[in-house]
Amino acid sequence: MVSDRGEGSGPQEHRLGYLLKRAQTRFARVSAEALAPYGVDGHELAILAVLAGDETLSQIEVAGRLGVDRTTMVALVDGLEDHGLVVRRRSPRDRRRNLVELTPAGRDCLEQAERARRIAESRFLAPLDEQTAAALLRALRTLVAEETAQK
Amino acid sequence: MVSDRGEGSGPQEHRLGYLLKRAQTRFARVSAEALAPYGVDGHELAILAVLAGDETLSQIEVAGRLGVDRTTMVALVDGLEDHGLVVRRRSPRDRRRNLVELTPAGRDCLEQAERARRIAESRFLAPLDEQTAAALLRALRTLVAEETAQK
DNA sequence: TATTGTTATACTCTATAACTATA
DNA sequence: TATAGTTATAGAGTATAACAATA
Repeated sequence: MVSDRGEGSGPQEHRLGYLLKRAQTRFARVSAEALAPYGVDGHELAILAVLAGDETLSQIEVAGRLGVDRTTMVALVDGLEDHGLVVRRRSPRDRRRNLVELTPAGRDCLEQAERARRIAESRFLAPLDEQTAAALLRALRTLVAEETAQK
Repeated sequence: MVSDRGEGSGPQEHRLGYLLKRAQTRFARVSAEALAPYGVDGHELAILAVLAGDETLSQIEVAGRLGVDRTTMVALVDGLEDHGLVVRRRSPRDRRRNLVELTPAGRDCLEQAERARRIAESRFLAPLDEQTAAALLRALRTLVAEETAQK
């Protein structure tokens, strides 16, 4: 595991892998705490956000937009449906497809949880000044975009 | 999972959690590929690097410096020992402690793998100009330091 | 034949508890 | 009583293959 330590800065802080892992782990915890009151985690919230768009999407379309595969999608939608945040409906035009739609409760949840997420994010980034935070996000976007570009 | 997608940029690229996860996952893959020829992974290489310092360290001391807990440490040292890169030796002064030391092979491996790691890191950061890459590392260091500061 | 949703399985990581030997 | 090392176990997360229904 990557435990917290009482010691000062470790000797690994020049390693990109170490820094990315730590930052990711820590933000995941902060984010989970912020979203817990709303009964969703980051993955589920991202799904709700995608579903809030104009088009009605099938499971595999949602999966595609989030970079999640369809087998993982099943359990995620199961959870959201169990909590009454989305409903599944067979597409009349292609009966292989499950259309996924937000319920009113899902829309409420999305609004509140999104606000919580934004607050958690700014709080996490608070130790950075505004330009630095923006530069961080821009740099990460560039690196992540590079990934898809190479495919 | 977080699969690669053929599509252009997804709708999630404004989310810090998404960006950190992606960046971390992608760098982990790049790093693993770069280190594979040397028979170590990132964790193991970090241990070798720590052991290259002046003091002779026990398992728990190594674990402390890397932010890994002692139960995880056992298997990591097992692996390194199996590959002949380190040796364990009981501390004569406190027979509870296992001192871990680099073998000559371990020192060789460290040198070569460290070089590969540095190259992989610069290659990963290549899409960023130098200042941006430096700013990214600085920002991550700040955020990660914040974590230990709060403990 | 290919695609969508689904299930099952396996494999990696990590977290926790408990045991031993030493102090 | 506490600490270092170890082992075992359980829980996430994820990757893969295979199946049924549909195209």
